[in-house]
Amino acid sequence: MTVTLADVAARAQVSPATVSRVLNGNYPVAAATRERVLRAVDELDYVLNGPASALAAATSDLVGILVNDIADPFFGIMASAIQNEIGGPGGRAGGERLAVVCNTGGSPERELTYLTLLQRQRAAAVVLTGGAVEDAPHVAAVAAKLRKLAAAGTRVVLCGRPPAPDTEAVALTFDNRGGGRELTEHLIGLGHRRLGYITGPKERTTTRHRLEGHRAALAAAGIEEDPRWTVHGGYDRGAGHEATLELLRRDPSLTAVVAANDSVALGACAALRESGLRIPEDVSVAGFDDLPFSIDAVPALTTVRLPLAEAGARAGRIAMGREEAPPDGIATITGELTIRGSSGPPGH
Amino acid sequence: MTVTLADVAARAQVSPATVSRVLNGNYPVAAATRERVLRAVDELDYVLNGPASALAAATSDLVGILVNDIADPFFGIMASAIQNEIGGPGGRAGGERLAVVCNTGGSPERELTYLTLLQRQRAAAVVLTGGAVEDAPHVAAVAAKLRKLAAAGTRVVLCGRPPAPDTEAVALTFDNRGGGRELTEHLIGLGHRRLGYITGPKERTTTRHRLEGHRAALAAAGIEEDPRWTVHGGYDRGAGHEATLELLRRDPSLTAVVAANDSVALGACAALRESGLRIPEDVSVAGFDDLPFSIDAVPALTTVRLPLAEAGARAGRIAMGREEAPPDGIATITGELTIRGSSGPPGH
DNA sequence: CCTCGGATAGAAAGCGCTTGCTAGAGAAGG
DNA sequence: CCTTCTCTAGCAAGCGCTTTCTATCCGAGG
Repeated sequence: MTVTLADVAARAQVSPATVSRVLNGNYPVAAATRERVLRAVDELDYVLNGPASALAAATSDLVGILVNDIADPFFGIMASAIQNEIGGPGGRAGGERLAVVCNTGGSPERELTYLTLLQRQRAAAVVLTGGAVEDAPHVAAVAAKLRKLAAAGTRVVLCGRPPAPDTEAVALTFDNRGGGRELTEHLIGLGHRRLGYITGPKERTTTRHRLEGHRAALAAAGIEEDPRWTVHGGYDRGAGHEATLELLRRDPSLTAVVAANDSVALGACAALRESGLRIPEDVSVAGFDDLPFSIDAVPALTTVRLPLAEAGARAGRIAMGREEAPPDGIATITGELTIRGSSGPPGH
Repeated sequence: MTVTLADVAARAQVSPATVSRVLNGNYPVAAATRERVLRAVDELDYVLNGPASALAAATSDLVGILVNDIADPFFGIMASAIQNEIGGPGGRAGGERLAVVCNTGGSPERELTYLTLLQRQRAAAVVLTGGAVEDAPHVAAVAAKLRKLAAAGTRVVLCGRPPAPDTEAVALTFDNRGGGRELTEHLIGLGHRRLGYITGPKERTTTRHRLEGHRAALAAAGIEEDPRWTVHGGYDRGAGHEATLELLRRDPSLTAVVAANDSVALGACAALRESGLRIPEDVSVAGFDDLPFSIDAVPALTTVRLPLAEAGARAGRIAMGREEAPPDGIATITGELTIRGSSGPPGH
């Protein structure tokens, strides 16, 4: 039926051990023998049995990448960069590793299940991207899993996610708080005093940090925040659209809307326009992330640029052991305030 | 070190065979015994060894999803839908399958390598998404691989990709030609006679089909196409931006620009605006796919809506054998012309 | 009371590959 | 010319799980 190592060995007139060694290239094999084996492999069209190999060697070449939403370019861009460094086919690295992107949909259960699945596959490494859910039991459960994975020799890297305490996981964290603060400071600097804020999904670290940054900026400027100015939403444009309508209903005198991310900001722009408001003359809008489409919005979006691809690449290299982990296993990556047309002085 | 089936068996005072049966649930086990085993599993925190299981059972629960560009929502949306049906954690289906998204970057070699990797892992199913490269040797190589995969029991489904001849692969194809034609007919109907076209990457089926549809519409309307009106590009906004500038340079009298997809269209809009042209008063723009951000463009993009999520879901179900394949293994999925603000009558 | 059949559980033979150890063959050294 | 290495290649023992075949235990039927 299927061709096995033994078949190749028979054809090349060598032992299975030799074939294995030729294929793995980690043991001296005479050139002539190697040649013969390779020819046999080719002639028989042999394909290694991954599971058998993984079982015998007690390692696999699977690398897991967990993302919250695969349809969101925020994750797509990171995943792409990670995968590139992981050394999948054509990637920068040599080995042929299978990078598997797992879509958790932001659900804690799915996240946990995927981690178990990866543990089951004896994954070589796991990269968790994006914000984490803050529910205490879940945080503990994830930490426990990560510890187990690490114990089994799986390298764990967090990319754009806060550190996991009591864990060997390396963390590359985005400075969401700082970015949020800068953004709002910029708006305040333009003269805004009444700013609406649309958050991401509740219970997410990213959501909380960006909001905290926003509030820190307000506090620093001595602006007292009105509770009506904050609306909880999600990370998609629809959420931004609805939330903006709600904000306008609550306080039509707002002169700026800060969104949890660019997609939300886009939805906000749409809602504002539908309401007959001009951007930025009547209301300024700001996003976060600087995804590719943000520059094409009209007006172009003021936002905080996050080096998604760079962070992903670095995470990938660390996961493969090709780059040293940052001191203490934690590195903070800062965003860059990017001012464009969607923000301007209020009320003119 | 790691807990094995045997450990669990010892703890539960049964044979390894019984534990395996409890875990797989495909053989009668007395309730009391099952109970005992489950408790042992829990107490020892046992995690099945995937490779060992796959080796012994000669099957795995891996499902591969090949995409051309994971950072592009076009693929993200499909992948997400597929994964949901595949029955990954939390998905609709029961089993816990590991859906792995592989990013080929549009490269034929990577595509082939990933297929080999999946074959190596004895994947349960493989879904290939998006347009294919048309290079003859590569098409043959892929077909050969797909045949081999099918022979090994792997179900193969193509989603948004033309059928692979001489293959058992089920194909859900998008009617790119028809969509392209409708779109251009719409523009011609508005009165446009000089239409620029920005293609996707060369040698891709999607690129060719959309362009063919466009030309068919021109021909049907008796419009003779000027070679200068076609610029070859890519699928990202940058390509659209550049290509549009080039189109304007070649023939400033164009009254409409048809783009290979929405991202390209967005880039085109930006370029037009920079050139001081209004949309749609001076130049109409049309995209393709109707990605989420297209409705938020200003003006909102006229495009062809492709039911990405639906198609993905269906592909996923077929891959899992939960839905019957279409007759002859081929189904054509049509897009829906979606007219919005970016297209209007020329020259007013 | 004995036999037979249905339900459960166990024994054991692999699944295809890796790798520690051993063996043979020349090359080099004494 | 024999011993001692250095190279290569083979042997064989698993890796941890699944599954066929067999054994055992009971209650039912004769």
